Amino acid sequence: MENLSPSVQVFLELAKAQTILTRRFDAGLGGLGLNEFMILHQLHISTDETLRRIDLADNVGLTQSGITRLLAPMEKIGLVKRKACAEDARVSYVVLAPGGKRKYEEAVERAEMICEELLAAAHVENPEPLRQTIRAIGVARI
Amino acid sequence: MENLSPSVQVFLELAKAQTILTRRFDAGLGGLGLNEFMILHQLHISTDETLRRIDLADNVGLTQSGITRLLAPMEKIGLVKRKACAEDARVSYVVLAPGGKRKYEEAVERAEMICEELLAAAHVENPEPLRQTIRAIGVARI
DNA sequence: GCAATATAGTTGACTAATCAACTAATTACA
DNA sequence: TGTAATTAGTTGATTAGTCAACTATATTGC
Repeated sequence: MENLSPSVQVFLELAKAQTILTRRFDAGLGGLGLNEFMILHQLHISTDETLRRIDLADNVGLTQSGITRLLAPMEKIGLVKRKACAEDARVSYVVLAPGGKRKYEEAVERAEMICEELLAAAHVENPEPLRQTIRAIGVARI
Repeated sequence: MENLSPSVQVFLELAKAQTILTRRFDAGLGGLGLNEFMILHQLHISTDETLRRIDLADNVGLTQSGITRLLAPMEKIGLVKRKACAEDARVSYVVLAPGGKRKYEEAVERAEMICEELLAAAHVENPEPLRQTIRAIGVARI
């Protein structure tokens, strides 16, 4: 990759890696897409396993409309439920449903295996510094 | 993100960052998508600015059919051309067209700015170690 | 020299996700 | 208090990209 600054190169590498990883996860998570998994995870770690749609969007990095569209089928097959907000009628909460909890726990096992395997293959012994840097990039909206 | 190993967390952060970055690039590259930019870049750095479709797929991390579909409109608007291969009739080369070269050079400028800005906001002073690690992940197919 | 296998590429059917425009509810402030 | 601005969420139209199945050419091994 000549003629291109390391700054750009790092993002091209990132894009490539992510394209591959998304396919890998989509195929290996037992019928759950990577973004669906992230949604279930965000709900799992939330108090009351409940989140506003906009916070979900924010936490997984998708747009609000992406969230609406992703949640529709998940609601239909019983992974999440919808709950009204008493204080603010604009808000509709997303709640982790029992089916979603089960599916999440299954998927976590598979995800752990996939990730260990990938990091081992890439010879990454300690993922923590990598995580911190990528987190900083994901958080820094411009 | 409790209850989840750092190995999985790093990939979730990666997915989130990439979702955001893709939107940022798609919006800031002057009508060129991030994957289209990557294709032009791969052609730019190749000998004779020519690549087989399958090598392009490999280099940018997409599937062969994804490449076919991405190239179709790029061919139509004159960013790339198609060239037959004399030695192997199965192969059809992709060649960087003059229009693609121009567009690429424009896009590089914008990409440099976006990337510098993002890395600065994330307080990444030296992207090289990050690049190496991510490259390793992108290369390590399993 | 020819059947079996592998490789390059395309296509049909589908899913995921975007943007822009919209509704409806809430908040801010003159 | 009433109007303007903001916020939460959805929808129509569109694009990007997947997988599985297919065609056509090339390679391998008996």
